[in-house]
Amino acid sequence: MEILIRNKVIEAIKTLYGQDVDENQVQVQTTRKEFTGDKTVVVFPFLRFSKKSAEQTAEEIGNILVNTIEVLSEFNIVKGFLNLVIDKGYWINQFNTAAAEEKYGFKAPDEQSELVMIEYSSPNTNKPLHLGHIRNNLLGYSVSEIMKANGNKVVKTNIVNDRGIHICKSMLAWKRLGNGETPESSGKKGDHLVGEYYVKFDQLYKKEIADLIAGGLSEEAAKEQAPIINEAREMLRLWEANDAATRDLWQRMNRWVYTGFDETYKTLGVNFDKIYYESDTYTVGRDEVLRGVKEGIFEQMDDSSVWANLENDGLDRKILLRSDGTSVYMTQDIGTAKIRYSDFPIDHMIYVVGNEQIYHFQVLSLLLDKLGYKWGKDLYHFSYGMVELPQGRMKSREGTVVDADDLVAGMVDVARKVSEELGKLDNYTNEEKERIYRMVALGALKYFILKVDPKKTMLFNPEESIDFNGNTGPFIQYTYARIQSVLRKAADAGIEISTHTPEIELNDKESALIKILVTFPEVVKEAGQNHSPALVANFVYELVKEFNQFYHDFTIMNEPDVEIRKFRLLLAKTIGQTIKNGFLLLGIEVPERM
RNA sequence: GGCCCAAUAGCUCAAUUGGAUAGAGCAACAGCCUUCUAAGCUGUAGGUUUCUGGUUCGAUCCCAGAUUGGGUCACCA
Repeated sequence: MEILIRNKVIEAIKTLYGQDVDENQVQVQTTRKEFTGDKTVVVFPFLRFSKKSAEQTAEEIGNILVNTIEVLSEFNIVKGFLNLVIDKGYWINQFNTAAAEEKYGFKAPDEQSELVMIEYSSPNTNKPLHLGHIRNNLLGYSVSEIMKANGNKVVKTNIVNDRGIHICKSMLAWKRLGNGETPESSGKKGDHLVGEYYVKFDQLYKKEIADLIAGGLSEEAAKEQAPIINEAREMLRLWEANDAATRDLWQRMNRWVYTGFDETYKTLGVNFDKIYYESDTYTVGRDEVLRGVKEGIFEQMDDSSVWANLENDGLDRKILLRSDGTSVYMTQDIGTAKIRYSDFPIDHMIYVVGNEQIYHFQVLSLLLDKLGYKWGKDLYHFSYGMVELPQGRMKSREGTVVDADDLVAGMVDVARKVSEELGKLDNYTNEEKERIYRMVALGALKYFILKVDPKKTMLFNPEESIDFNGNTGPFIQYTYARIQSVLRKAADAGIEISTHTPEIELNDKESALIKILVTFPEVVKEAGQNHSPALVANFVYELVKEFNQFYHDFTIMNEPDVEIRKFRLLLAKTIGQTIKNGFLLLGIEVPERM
C-alpha cells in the first residue's frame, strides 16, 4: 500500500510540476493517532518543485491520489502533512487475509532460499551459564526463528569452547582439592561443580601472587611466575600433546559440564542443529595459521610464536600461536569457520557474540580474508550489548554473577506465588500447574530481555524481581489466555466462528486493532533486516494493549448482532494466533489458561 | 592515552531510521469487578531528549566539540 501511494505521488508530481522525484524523497508513513487518516504523505520536500504553499501542494497531490487510487476516498491536510483515509473495505480485506492464514506474516523457505548459519551460545566449559549467556541464547534463538520466518534456511550452531587454559584451571584445582568429588557424589549440577573449582583455582592463584609480592616480586612478575599458573600452562601443553591422563580428566569433567548445560538449554528452550567443539576445530585452525606462515601472510618469531601484523589495515598485531605452540581463541575461530563452510553452503554467517568482541571479529574477518577465503569479509558479527547489574558489570571473581539456573528457578517461584494467590488454576493437576508456572516465568524473563534493543546495554536488578504486570511477557500471555477462554466459551455454546468477514461497519477499536494486526508481515520483515526481536516484542505489546481496551469496552459473546459477534470472534481468534506467532519468534510459549 | 559505543520522565525501556503536541510500563495518587479471566481497564502527575554550536522548511535522530558512563587495545576467552 505504501509503495503504491509512493509511486502515485511520484506520478502526481510529474504531471503537476513536471519534475522527477527520487523514490526515497517520498515519505509515506502511518498517520499518527491524534489525526484522522491512515497514511500520511509529507509534502515539505516537494515545495521546491511546486513553488506553492504546503497546503496548496498537499491539496493538489491529494486530489490526484484520490482519483487514481481506488481504495482512497478522502484526505485532509494539516500543515504540510497530507493525511489519506483508506476505505473500510480495504481493511476488511486485509483482515480476511490475515485471518485465513495460520502463519500470517511468515514466509516459507523454498529451493532458492539462502542458507543462514547462526552461531550463538558458545560457552566455555569451565563454569556455568549466567545472565549474560541468557541474553546471548535468547537473542540467538529468536533471531534464528525470525530469519526462518523471513524465508531463510537456518542452521543454528554452537561452538563449544571445550579446550584451553581456562579448562585446565578447573581441572588443576579439582585435582588438588577435589578428593574425587563428582556430580553424583555431591549432588551438584555438573557445570556448577566444575565452576566451583574454577573459582578455587583463582583463589589459590591469588594467594600465590600475594606471597610472591610479599617476597619482593612486582605484581606483574608474580602473576607470571606463580607456580600454579605455570602448572596450568603445562597442563594445556600436555593436553595438546595428547597426554592420556590429562585427556581422561578433561573428558570426564567436560561430560559433567555438558550434562549441566543440556539441562539449562532445555529449560531455556533453546537448541542447535549442529554443534562444533573447539577441541576438534583448533587443529584445523592451527594448520591454517601454519599455512599462513609458509605463504608469508603471518610471521613467526624467534621464540616460535606466530603473529598477524594488521597494522596496515589500521589494527594491531595479533597473536595466533603461543611460543609453546598452543592455540588461542583466534586460532580456533579460523578453523571453525573453515570447517563450517565446507560442511554447509553458507550464504550468510551470523555470529551472536557480545559487543566486547567487536575488535576480535574485525580481526577474524580480516584474517580469513588474508587466508584467501572470499567469505571472510562477509561474516556478520551480531554484536549485542551487555547485561549490567546496578553495581555495574557482572564479575565472576567478585561473586556478582547472576547464575542462569538460579535465576530461572527464582522466577518460577515468583510465578507460582502469584498464580496461587490468584487461584485461577485450582482445578488443574500439579503437573499442569507447574508447566504453566514455568511458562509464565520464562515468558517474563525472555520478554524482559528481548524487548530491549539488542544493541543496547541493558540493566537487570536482581533485587527487584521481574514484573508480571504492564509491558511484560505474562501480561501478553494473559491476554492470549483470555482470548482462548472466550473461544472455548463460543465452542461450548456451539457458536461457529466465521472464516470470512463481509463489509460491515467497524467501531474505532476494531479498526484500530485491524490496522495494527496487518502490519505484522512488515514487522517480521524489519525484524529480520535489523536482526531485532525487540521489534516483534514491541509489536505484540501494541497489539495486546489495544486488544485489552477493546475487550474492556466491548463484549464479544453477548453482542446481539450475529454478524458482528461472528466478526469479533474471528478478530479475537486471529489476534490470539498472531500473539502466538509473534511469541514463537521470541521463543516464548503461550498458555491456554493462566 | 588511542580507537569504539552509549546518554530520553524518579526507575526500566519506546519513538515508523530527518517529520506533527517525544510515548509505554513500573513506582505515586484517584477511580472501575452481579457482566466473555482485575496478571486487566480509565484518569492525574511526571521532560530544556546531558551540554554548546552547526546543517535545514523541520533535529531525540545527521555533523563538530565538551561532559559523564561503558567497552576494547593480553602468549585470557
